[in-house]
Amino acid sequence: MTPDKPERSVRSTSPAARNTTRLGRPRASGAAKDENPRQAILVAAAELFSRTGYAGTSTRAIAEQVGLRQPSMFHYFRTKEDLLAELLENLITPTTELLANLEVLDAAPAAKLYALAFGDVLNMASSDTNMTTLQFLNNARTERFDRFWALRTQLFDGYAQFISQGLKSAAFACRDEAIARSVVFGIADSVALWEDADSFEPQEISVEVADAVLLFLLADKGALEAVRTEALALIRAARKEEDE
Amino acid sequence: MTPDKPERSVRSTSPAARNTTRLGRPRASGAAKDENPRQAILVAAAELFSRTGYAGTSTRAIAEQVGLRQPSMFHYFRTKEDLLAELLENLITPTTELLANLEVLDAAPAAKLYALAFGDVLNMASSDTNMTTLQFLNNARTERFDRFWALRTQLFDGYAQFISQGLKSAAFACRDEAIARSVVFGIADSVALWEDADSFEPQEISVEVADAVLLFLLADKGALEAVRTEALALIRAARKEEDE
DNA sequence: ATTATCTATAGATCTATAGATAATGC
DNA sequence: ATTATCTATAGATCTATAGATAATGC
Repeated sequence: MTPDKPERSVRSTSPAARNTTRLGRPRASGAAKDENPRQAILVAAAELFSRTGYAGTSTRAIAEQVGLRQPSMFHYFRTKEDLLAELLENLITPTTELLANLEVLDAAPAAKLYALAFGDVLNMASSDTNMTTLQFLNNARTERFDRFWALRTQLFDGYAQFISQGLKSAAFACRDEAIARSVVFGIADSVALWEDADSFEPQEISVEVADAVLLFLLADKGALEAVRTEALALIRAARKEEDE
Repeated sequence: MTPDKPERSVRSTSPAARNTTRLGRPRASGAAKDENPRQAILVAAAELFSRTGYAGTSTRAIAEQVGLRQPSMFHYFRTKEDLLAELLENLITPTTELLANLEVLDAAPAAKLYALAFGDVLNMASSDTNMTTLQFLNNARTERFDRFWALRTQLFDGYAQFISQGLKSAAFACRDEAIARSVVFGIADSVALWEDADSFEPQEISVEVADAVLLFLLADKGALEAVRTEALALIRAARKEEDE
């Protein structure tokens, strides 16, 4: 079985087999690649990593999914590890930006926490790959991942800060703050474990999960609706902040 | 660098190098193995899989962790895939057994749901490895995993059943039952995403997470304490059921 | 000169099988 | 005869580099 070669007319072994329509550039005709091979590689890698795992995905599989030969991938990424690191950073960045915008807004901690959880979940649920669980691999512990882990810590600290403020103002109540932090962070990320996330609207999922976070913490559970309304307004405000 | 050979005196290349103290059996002196190599292999594999991923863990790494040479592992497991399948089944089985016991007990659905979530979390939090996220790999989609997936479906259906009963009796309230099911299942499994689970007592984690599940669903949030008390009694009853 | 691709390949794995060896239990 | 281990190895990968080739842009 001969491999499915992208055409590269000049080097073709049989000159008779040459394609008469000479292409301007020796570019493979991969479906997903189009104008930006680098981006296409990221997309393909995200999908393959999340389905088959990091070590279980070969650079060959990634390259060929975008219509390139295996070594050509290394023109865009120095190593396979670089690919994973960049994907993890891309996944978390929108949420850390949301956090930064929320921090400077003037609002109740409960609303800020709701907004953060909502945005976090929305970001994950809107992606059609599921990279979240890959961050726990030992593969993601080398120096190349320092930047990612710094972002991740920032995010955790953001959750912790809003929780702490809510406890101080007595809007929240819990038995043990340290555990509550992990419960909240865990619930927010739990969409990563859904097998049927595509069956629902990302917006709907985000509301439900953010509701769950707040119901866990609110001293007065009846305040949920008001908090949610305030939070969704905050999200819009944070988006505006971003545009400037 | 010569490999760290377990002694196997007779086949030793240099007879002069022979150990004078002949061992009764040609058994390697691996630390973890002791009396039950099969069990030791399972433990080692669970730890390595959860740290480095399935494809990222070699059969050599597993075998040598228990003091065996790589091919000796295949005396106990026909394939590497068999190892993963058995680990996943072992992880989920105690929880499906709890479910079966809860189903026949006479109690409020809220208490049964609490008990199920509590036991589920306790089971995961008590294990010192984290296999939960591995089930989502494509590796775990072959026929060998049918039994595991049947158990997993059983468990999801158990959660669904208790939720449905609670809604019928108006103990629970939610906007959309299908989403609520996934939220609940996700929260229960979310301990798999904790990076600092060892910092807390498994019992404490389980209470907090089961609380979060019930706070999400209860129509009257004030009923939580009573539900928790009833649930912990149920767990004891279910354990008794099991002993018979 | 730079960018994007390819073929070829070095060198390092990795899983599983074959077949030898030794101890144990009948 | 069965069980548990080993060494050796086949055959299939896998990542990354080297070096050729062609188009583009100065």
